[in-house]
Amino acid sequence: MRQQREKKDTSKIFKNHDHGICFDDAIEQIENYFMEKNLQFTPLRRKVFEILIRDHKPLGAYEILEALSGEGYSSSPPIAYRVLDFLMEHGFVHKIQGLNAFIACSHPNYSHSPAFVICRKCERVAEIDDKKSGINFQNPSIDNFIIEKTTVELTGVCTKCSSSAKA
Amino acid sequence: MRQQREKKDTSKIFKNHDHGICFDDAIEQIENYFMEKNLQFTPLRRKVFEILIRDHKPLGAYEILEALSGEGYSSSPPIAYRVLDFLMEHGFVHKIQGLNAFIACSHPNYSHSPAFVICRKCERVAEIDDKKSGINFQNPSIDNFIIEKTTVELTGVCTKCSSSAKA
DNA sequence: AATGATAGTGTTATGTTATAACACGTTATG
DNA sequence: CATAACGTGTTATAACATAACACTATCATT
Repeated sequence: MRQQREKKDTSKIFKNHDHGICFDDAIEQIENYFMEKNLQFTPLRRKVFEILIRDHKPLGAYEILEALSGEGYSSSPPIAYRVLDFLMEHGFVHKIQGLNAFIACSHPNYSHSPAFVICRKCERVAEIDDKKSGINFQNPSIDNFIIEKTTVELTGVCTKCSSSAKA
Repeated sequence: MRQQREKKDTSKIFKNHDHGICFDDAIEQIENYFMEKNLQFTPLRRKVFEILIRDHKPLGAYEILEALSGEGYSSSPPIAYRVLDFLMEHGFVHKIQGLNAFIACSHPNYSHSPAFVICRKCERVAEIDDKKSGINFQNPSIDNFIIEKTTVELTGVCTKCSSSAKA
């Protein structure tokens, strides 16, 4: 699992983009956020975020750990989990529950209710905003309940994968 | 975790009901379904479903396993996982990803896109239908993607818990 | 009845994901 | 300089899940 490389695609959800700009923007945003909030963007935290934003796909904690140990960091599980928890708290990383994996946030500035579209074949994941997902929790008809966190994951097959194969 | 017992409640989502009738109905529905589809509703499958519908709350696989071994069944993990997979395939059990737990389906007859409201304090879970959740995947604005499965979990605090305590 | 296919359960072992608990150094603060 | 808070390192273990194979019962076909 998690074996395939990212491919070019013309669909709307898994869109092409200049990943260099994407990467730089993301780093800048997180740096600014940490600065403003007086949080430490330590080398380890930066490295974890870079690994995630670089790959631009969900990575398991142990995959991140492996990448970290390749960079001279400890490969003990808590190292990764602690940083991931921290980055998640601040909205820069999301967990994809259906994959037990973590992904850098694509919309750190808005959308505190991320939704994910997950192709089960190529395992690419796209983060979409509330409107696209057809979800509206803003004026919820769910009474008597305080929603703190939403998990929305749409699993299926992307155009690319459904056109290229049968099963 | 998973320590609290179910309590009475007047909220709309976690509603009171006659659990005896609920239980009997659910068993009857699953029996009918299995009959129609020519599937075996074996003692083990029945027992697993009964455990889940009886508790009416999410149970971890190992909790189910424990209950099974108390009934004379093997307590090897595959015993539970296989039956759970089977019941999930047929829509009588859902997995709550955020809890690594399983729950009997409350709407076996419709709603192939279940959504769950999860109180993080009492760990009660309510299965709601698409309309209540504010979700509409029926005419999805997600182009170029074939949705096969949706995971929607709304975590927060129920009225009961938010009124009874501070944190 | 013998044959072989399928399905259900049991068993052993192992893989994968996640956390608890404690140690140590650095930095910020009184 | 005491001490509190924070970040990282370490060890051990908990919690969740699956692979692979064995055994039995059922059932269709010969």
